[in-house]
Amino acid sequence: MSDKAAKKKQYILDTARGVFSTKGFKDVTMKDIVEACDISRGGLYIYFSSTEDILVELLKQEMQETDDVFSRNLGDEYTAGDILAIFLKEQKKELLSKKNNLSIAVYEYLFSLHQKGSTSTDMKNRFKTTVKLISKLIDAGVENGEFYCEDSEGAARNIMYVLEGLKMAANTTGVTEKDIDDELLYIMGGLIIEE
Amino acid sequence: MSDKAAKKKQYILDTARGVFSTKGFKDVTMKDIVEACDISRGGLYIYFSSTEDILVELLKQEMQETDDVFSRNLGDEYTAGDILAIFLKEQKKELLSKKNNLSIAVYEYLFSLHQKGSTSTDMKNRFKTTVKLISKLIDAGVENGEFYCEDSEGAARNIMYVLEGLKMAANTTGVTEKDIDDELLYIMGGLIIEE
Amino acid sequence: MSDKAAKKKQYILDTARGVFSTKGFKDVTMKDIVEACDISRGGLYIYFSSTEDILVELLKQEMQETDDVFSRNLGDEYTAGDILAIFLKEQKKELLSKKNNLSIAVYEYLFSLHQKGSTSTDMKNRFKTTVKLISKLIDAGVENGEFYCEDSEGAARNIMYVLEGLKMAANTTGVTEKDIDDELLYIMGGLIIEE
Amino acid sequence: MSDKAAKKKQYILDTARGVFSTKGFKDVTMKDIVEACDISRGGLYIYFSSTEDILVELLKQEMQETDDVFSRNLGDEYTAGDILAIFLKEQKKELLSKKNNLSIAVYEYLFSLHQKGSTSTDMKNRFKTTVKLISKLIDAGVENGEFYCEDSEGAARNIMYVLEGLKMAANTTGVTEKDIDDELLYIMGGLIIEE
DNA sequence: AATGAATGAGCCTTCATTCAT
DNA sequence: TATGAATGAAGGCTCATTCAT
Repeated sequence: MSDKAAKKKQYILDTARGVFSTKGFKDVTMKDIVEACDISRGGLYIYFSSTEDILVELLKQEMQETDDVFSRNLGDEYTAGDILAIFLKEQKKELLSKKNNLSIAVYEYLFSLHQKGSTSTDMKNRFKTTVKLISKLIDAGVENGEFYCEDSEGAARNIMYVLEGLKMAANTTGVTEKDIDDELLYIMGGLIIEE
Repeated sequence: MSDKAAKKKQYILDTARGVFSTKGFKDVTMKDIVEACDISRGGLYIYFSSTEDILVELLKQEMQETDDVFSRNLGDEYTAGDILAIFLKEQKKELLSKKNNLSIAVYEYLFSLHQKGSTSTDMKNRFKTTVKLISKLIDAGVENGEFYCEDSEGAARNIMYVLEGLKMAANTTGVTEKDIDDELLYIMGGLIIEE
Repeated sequence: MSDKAAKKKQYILDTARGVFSTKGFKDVTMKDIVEACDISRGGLYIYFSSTEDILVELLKQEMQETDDVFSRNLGDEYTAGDILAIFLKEQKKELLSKKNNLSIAVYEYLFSLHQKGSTSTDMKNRFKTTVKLISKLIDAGVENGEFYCEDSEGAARNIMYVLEGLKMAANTTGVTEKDIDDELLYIMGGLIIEE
Repeated sequence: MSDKAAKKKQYILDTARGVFSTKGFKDVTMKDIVEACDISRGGLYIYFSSTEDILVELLKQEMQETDDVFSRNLGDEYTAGDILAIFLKEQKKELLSKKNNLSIAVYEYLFSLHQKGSTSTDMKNRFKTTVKLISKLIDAGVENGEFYCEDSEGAARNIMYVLEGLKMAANTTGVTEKDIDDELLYIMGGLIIEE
């Protein structure tokens, strides 16, 4: 039965993703989930006790998947530049995706945490970790002559902030593919050696 | 009488700012405003018909004020570098301010607009306008030898995205003064001539 | 000034008639009247203290006018048959009129009186009076050989009930001009001598 | 469970009938129903989403019942005259009943439909159908020598309008049993052969 | 007389959450 | 486990009515 239960839980999560993607976080009610999943009100409470509960679980899975993607590409076959390019391409894809995009829900959720005073250490660490990762990539790139950079950590942080900025724009005023390309080119331009 | 009414309207706006600053946008109810203002339910509806109505009015004022600040400093006494510095300082202040900070409310509001499909042309224009302004500042700086820059518009856009990214971080994971300073220094570093 | 006041009162009544005609009685609020008249809330209360107040006043005027129409035609120049025909024509016109038709409002008002237990003696008398009037007309018609009728009061009452029935139909399911004509012909057919 | 739900729904309908009977349609609020049924606000909304919803359901049942009564008496044992008499007796009973009488509510509801422009085809058809039915009864009566009538459809329509007129009177100025008897006798007098 | 801001009551509707089955 | 009826709190909105000006 626990197997069946796990499947149902996953089914709820998958369905809920669509709801969060459409309505963000704060507008989503347990009723929304119940209706989307076509299960009973009581049935949902067996697995999750609130929309926050559901979103958090969803994010855990999401992060795991992202990490997987990253590590999958960390082999010897790719140069630092390649990996950075893959990473940015991935980000671009996410920026342009409309469906199943949790970003607004995540922001709304993080806002609510921030307002309650509970800093999401998870997210903070995630940011730092990614900065480190990129910074190391840049270092590697400098080593093998792909890049020129005197402050790899600064550059990495800059990339992350720009990506955040783009994400916000994508979810508020909207961005075109060209907007993203221009900006990414601008950042990379600072790294690549021009003679 | 219209004078009195205008004062009351402003009083409501000022009070509502505090509420939005504390609770964001989506969590704010008309009841919240009513209680914060200590007026009757019906009384509030005389002036505003929804929380959106209030926030939008508030933003109009906000923008006006920001514009004023900008234009006030556009004299001959300041160099391009000075003005850019003032601008960034202002941004930094806002990033660090906790009280009466509408940024989360604004984001939540823009999210909701974006989800409804109504792109906020106002905000879009605002972004573009500010990019133009900064870009011109940079051009001026290049002219007078303060800056070195080959793509002033790209640089301006970059500054804006970074500021957006910082704002997001400030409202989710939180940023320290050092975080901001580091980042702003990094950006400016790309402009300032180093020999 | 009392002259001016009377004019304003009449203005309100005339405007309110349109409102009652459109919305009936129960749905009409003081606010509706205020807005239709484009006067202040307080201003309205100087003249009328409730929508019932307004409607009752309106009905008084209405009845007066109807009576006037009736008596105007009661001369020697018309035969009983003529007058009855004029009366029915008037009724028909009212049945078909869409604008400024108070009938629904009146019904709703009478319903509310009836539910409160206060029988509208006015209306009751009006019904009786009209029955008498028609009955006398029929008698006169019998006398001068226009009509044949053994129970003039019964016939008069029958006419009135049928008219009521038509009015109801007109305000619920709707009636066509033919519907009315057919029915009136049917009634009159019972009076007119056929050989 | 659905059985239990059906019972509750019927309980609400039965209770609501009393409320509509007392207050008509427009004055009835969901709160009234909730209190009469002694259930929670939310509980009512499970079964009905508006007072209109409830009244319509109630009318459906009402019509069904009326139809049943009619068809139950359509056997060979009764003559056309008998059936017409039964029908009129039933109408008389309804005209005199004070309790559980939905007529005012129905009128108010039909008014509101009419004002909204949505002609109630149901009611229109009902009227026509009943006219047809009565007309056929009269035809049968003529055939077997009970009645004398040259325009059975006209007579039937006349009966219906008179009944409508009586119903209106009953709900506004009020009618006595004698009023009804007199009028019904008058109508039937036109049909019955007098020698 | 007239205005219109202000109040507060009243109704509507939606949900989170519980609980008997 | 799963269902879905039931509750009650919460917030939205509209008006009748009053009152200072």
